[in-house]
Amino acid sequence: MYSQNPSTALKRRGSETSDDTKRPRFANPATAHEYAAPPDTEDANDWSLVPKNAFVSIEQFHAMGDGTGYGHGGGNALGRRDAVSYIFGSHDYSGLALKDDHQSRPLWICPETGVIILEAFSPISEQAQDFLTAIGEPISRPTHIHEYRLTSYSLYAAVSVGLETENIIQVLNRLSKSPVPKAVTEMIRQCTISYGKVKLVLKHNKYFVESSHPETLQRLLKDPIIQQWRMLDNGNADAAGKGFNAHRNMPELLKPEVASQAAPVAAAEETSVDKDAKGDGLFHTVVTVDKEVDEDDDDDGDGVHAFQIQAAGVEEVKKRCNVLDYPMLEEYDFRNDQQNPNLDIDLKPITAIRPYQEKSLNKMFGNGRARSGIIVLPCGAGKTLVGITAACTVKKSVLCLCTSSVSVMQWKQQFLQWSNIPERQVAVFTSDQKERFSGESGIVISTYSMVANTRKRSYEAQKMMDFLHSREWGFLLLDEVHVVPANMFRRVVSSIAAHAKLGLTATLVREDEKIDDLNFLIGPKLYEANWMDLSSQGHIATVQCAEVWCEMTPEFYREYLSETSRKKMLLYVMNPNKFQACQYLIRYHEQRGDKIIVFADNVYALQAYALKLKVPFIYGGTPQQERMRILHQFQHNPLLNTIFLSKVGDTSIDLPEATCLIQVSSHYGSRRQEAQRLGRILRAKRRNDEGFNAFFYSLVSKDTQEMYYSTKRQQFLVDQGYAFKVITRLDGMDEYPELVYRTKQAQLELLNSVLMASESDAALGDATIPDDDDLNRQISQRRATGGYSTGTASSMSGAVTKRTMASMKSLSGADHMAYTEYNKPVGSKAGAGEHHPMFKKQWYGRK
DNA sequence: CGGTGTCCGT
DNA sequence: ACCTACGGACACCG
Repeated sequence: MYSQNPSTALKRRGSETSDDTKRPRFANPATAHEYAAPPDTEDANDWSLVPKNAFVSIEQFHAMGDGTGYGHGGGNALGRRDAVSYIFGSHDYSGLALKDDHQSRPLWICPETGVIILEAFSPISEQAQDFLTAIGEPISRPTHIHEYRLTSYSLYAAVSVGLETENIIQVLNRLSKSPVPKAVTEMIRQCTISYGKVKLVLKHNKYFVESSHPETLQRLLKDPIIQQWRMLDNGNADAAGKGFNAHRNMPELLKPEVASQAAPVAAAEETSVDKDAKGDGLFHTVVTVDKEVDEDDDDDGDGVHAFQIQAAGVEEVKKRCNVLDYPMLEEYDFRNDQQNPNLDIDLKPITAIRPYQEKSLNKMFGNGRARSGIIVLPCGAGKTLVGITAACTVKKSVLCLCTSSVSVMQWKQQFLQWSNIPERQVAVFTSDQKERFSGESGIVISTYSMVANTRKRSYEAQKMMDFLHSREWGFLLLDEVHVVPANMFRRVVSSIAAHAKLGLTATLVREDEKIDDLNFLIGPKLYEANWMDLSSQGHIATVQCAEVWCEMTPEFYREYLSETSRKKMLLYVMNPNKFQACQYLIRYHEQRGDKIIVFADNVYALQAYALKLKVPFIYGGTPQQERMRILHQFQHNPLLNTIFLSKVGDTSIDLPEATCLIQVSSHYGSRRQEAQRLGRILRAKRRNDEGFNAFFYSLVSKDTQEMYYSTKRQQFLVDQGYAFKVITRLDGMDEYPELVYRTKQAQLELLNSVLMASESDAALGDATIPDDDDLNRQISQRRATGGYSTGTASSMSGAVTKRTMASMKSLSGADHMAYTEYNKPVGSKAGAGEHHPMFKKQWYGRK
């Protein structure tokens, strides 16, 4: 189960051992002595934790980037906070008994919290990582030290992919430097012993709770909530449940071409583990687990018992079972399902599956059935192909749900591209396209809002919905599964009768608390890729991340301190120094031959930046045709290397490849947005060029709320092992010839227009509402001056209307009247001092 | 048909 | 608790 590519393992080890042997345990030797505070500080946001050499100039930043990846082997990879030290806090564990050979064992287990710490530089860390991701939740995985936590859900997932209680404890014990604490083994026992005993089975459009342990069912039925959903009108539930589990051949997992590399699972993995873990024998117990799973199924021979529950109660019963510590496994024995017609679908022979895709699929189909659950892969790592391969394995009707109609079309296109499914069997169901597949089985691709919609439906839509509800689906494929816990979207899970569910996402995070609901809505997390590993293996690009600190100009900062929070935002986004930094970075990277995407969440700022810097932009109001034109130019025209995007770029738009990304404004502390944006540069084709790096910048106005949000936003990526450099100086910016807002006068005019805009909703609205003409004009202007190719100039130019003039005026801030008015220090209680005491207390103070 | 506006969702 | 930006579904209009 823990196969690794031996060559990559060797390569990595080779690059790290040389300096790792001398490395102090929890700190990078290059930086450890430079910590301004001892590393056991509890406050993770404390800025004193930033190693001093993390403050770099742009030149240093690029010098570091060249040739050395961050993830592995690089010497400067410490992030903003030491990911591990804060966990130990003020505790002292030096009294823990160490095993004699502790140096060769890579794990520490905290006896109080159960947090597991892995030395990622250990020679067996790859296998240990695989084991830990199977049994625990990764908390953070920076370069040298990884952190995991055991939860009931993660242990549930471990059982559902075939691990067993005693194996888990045994392996953990072998890997640990000190004996596994009793509390931890007890937790593992308690959480795993009952798992897998209860199954949820769909048959003839009816749901059964099934178990080979009658006493367990009795116990569940004593629960009032479960009782409430029980259907009493079936006398032969037991018979129905039986027979469904009849066969268990060693599965021929994927199609032959794939299977030749991949399956049979156990065989392939045993050999690679043997190669990999030479002699240390740590993993033999785990490796044999797959065989034991089969024995486990022999329970079925004792007779399966079941009771039926109402379809409407499925979600609640599943949730309740989790609370009662009897989580229900959902498995689909698709090979022996005679009720639902097969779908004739196979991968095309030329379709190649990458090792990690295969690995994730093995978790899903490991015992010959389809387990419901979630697979987490970074953007650009081929999630779609994983979904399609799964569909080709199940070979039953598929319902595939996406967040937008653009991705609906993409999924359809990919199904046709990778598999041999004929087009007439792939039906698209959106507001403007309502198809049905021909034949008795097929694929329907739709959107969440289409299927979750509870309002009045159009006639065609209602007919289609009736069809979707009337039949059993073999496979429910949920793209961007992190949206499913939302109140409306989660309905689809219970309203669609599906045997197996697979959720795909790159970022299994939400800023609310609903993410855990996926455990009973869909199933456990079956697989989560390590971004750093994928990038070191060349599957996704290596990214250098940097946060650029831009001083607020005194004038902007004075207003900032006195304004209400909504206006504050505009002020720190429009900070002239940030403006200049953005301009500088664009030019810097255009000269390097990069393709640059600039994200600005705020539409006013987006337009102001794009118009000032004469770069095309796309936002919600940009018509579809226009979007396509700009994106096409960006992709193919060597003279257009930068575009500005609003939030539209976060989802749904099929962005061309970029190699550099700059954020000027973002949505508060959204980790998902940050990760999704970074994902936009992971596909870069040049990623395999020697020493190639993609770049990801966040421009942050110093001493503002942005600093706080920025730290929050980065958390997901930091947990994935990305290190953020802080850049405080952009060399040579002052000599930059066409720097915008260089004079005080220009800056004050900008300030004035910002204050105007934020003062009147009308002004904001005016700027927000359509400026397509502005855009057209910008593009055609630049074309006319030789900026872009002239191919489609006529089609892109638009008339300059009065309305355009008005909004241009509001953007340019040329209204002198307003300027004198707002420039008075109205209500400014605090000076423009750089570190106002209130401010410091609010954003830097410890709690 | 294609554009526009409303409503509701994330 | 509230805000922004945005997308999708659907009804209506010319």
